[in-house]
Amino acid sequence: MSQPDTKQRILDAAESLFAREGFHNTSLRAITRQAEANLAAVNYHFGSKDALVRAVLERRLTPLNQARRERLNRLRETSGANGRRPGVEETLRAFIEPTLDFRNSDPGAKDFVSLVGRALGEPDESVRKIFMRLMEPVFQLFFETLCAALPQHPHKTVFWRLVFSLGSMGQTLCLMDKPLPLPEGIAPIHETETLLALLIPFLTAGMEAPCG
Amino acid sequence: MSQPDTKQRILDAAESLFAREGFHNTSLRAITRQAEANLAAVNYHFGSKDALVRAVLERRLTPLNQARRERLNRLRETSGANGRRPGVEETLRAFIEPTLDFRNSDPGAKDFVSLVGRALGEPDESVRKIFMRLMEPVFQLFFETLCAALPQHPHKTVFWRLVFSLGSMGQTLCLMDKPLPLPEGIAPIHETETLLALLIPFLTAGMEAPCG
DNA sequence: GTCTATAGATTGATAGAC
DNA sequence: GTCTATCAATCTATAGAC
Repeated sequence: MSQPDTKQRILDAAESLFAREGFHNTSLRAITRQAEANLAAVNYHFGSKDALVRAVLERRLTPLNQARRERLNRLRETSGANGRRPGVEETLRAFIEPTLDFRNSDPGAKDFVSLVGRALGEPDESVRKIFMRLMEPVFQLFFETLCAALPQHPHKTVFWRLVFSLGSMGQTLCLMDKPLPLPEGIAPIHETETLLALLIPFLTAGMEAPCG
Repeated sequence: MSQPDTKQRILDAAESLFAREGFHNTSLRAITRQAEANLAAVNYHFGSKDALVRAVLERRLTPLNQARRERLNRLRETSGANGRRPGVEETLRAFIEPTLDFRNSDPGAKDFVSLVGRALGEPDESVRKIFMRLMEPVFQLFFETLCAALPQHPHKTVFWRLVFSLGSMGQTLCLMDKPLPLPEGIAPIHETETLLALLIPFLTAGMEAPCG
């Protein structure tokens, strides 16, 4: 490495551009320009654009999902030991709050958060598959914990409400930094903490709603 | 018109391809191939690709939002006349159910529904602006009706819960036709009616949740 | 209105010098 | 590891014949 870590600079640049412009609308030239690296460096370090997308997602999602799994497992253990059930709100927090810790620990992670918001609805199948494969284990654990927290709800109901919740989170996180047509008297929110503080009661009530 | 309406065939093809592949990942060549029209026909009939995107969105969104506005206005009038407030659930229904009537009346509208799901988080600013401009009046009316239905909630809370709700709807509608990693024992849902029947109690409870 | 042909720009990827 | 130079494919858009 003659330069201070070209590979990292490319990952950072790709992350911020993918978040702002989308995967397909970001060219390798735009990435290497922002990273102050040579165009050929992407293919040297990653092999292809698809592999770069995968690397960008994996770099952050692997440790983030590890933190989520640990919190969910800890919650399940302490709940089981006490003979009580995990609560819906603490389960949601176990999934959502690691996003904040992680975001506050690394300045670049902010871009990543809005990037992930879009990955769920991503039209490109290969990108969505990379994302799904990385999310599946924690998603499964999240689902099981919610089922335990809501023993009176059919699993089918819990599952779809979980999908609705992920949809809310995703769109919200990816909408945060975009201009919204705010009604008069409504101030924009830029801090993820504030927004998630509003989101959690909303999702908790939705998850706990009686089944029709 | 020598052919049975080339312009319509292009709109239909663009709609279905935009929905499946995204705006940027769909080329004019792919559209004209599926529409069995000539490549140059797009620029002849619409002027540019951006104008085609606009036309695809406007064709369906204008009558759909008109139907939503009528239902919301009718709800507000009858509520006001009776001296009672509109309910949260009937307000949500007034926004969501026109999507179904509209979807059932036209086979192609199915594609459109998943297309709209993605438009909210669309990275391309010009596309998102076209969408926002078309949605703003009905969004404003929806917001006001929800504020009337929830007089004890701060407008700020209602606003963000509305954004969360739109996020849920959007992601759900655009995820419907995609393969999901379903846990064991969970069957996929392909009918929009069934999914929205699950969505409405979830959103109603979330909107009505007490403020923390 | 529909077609062919093509301009003009941009894309991801690679070969080969250093 | 980094660079220049370039290939081959793709894209949107347009000019001009019919």
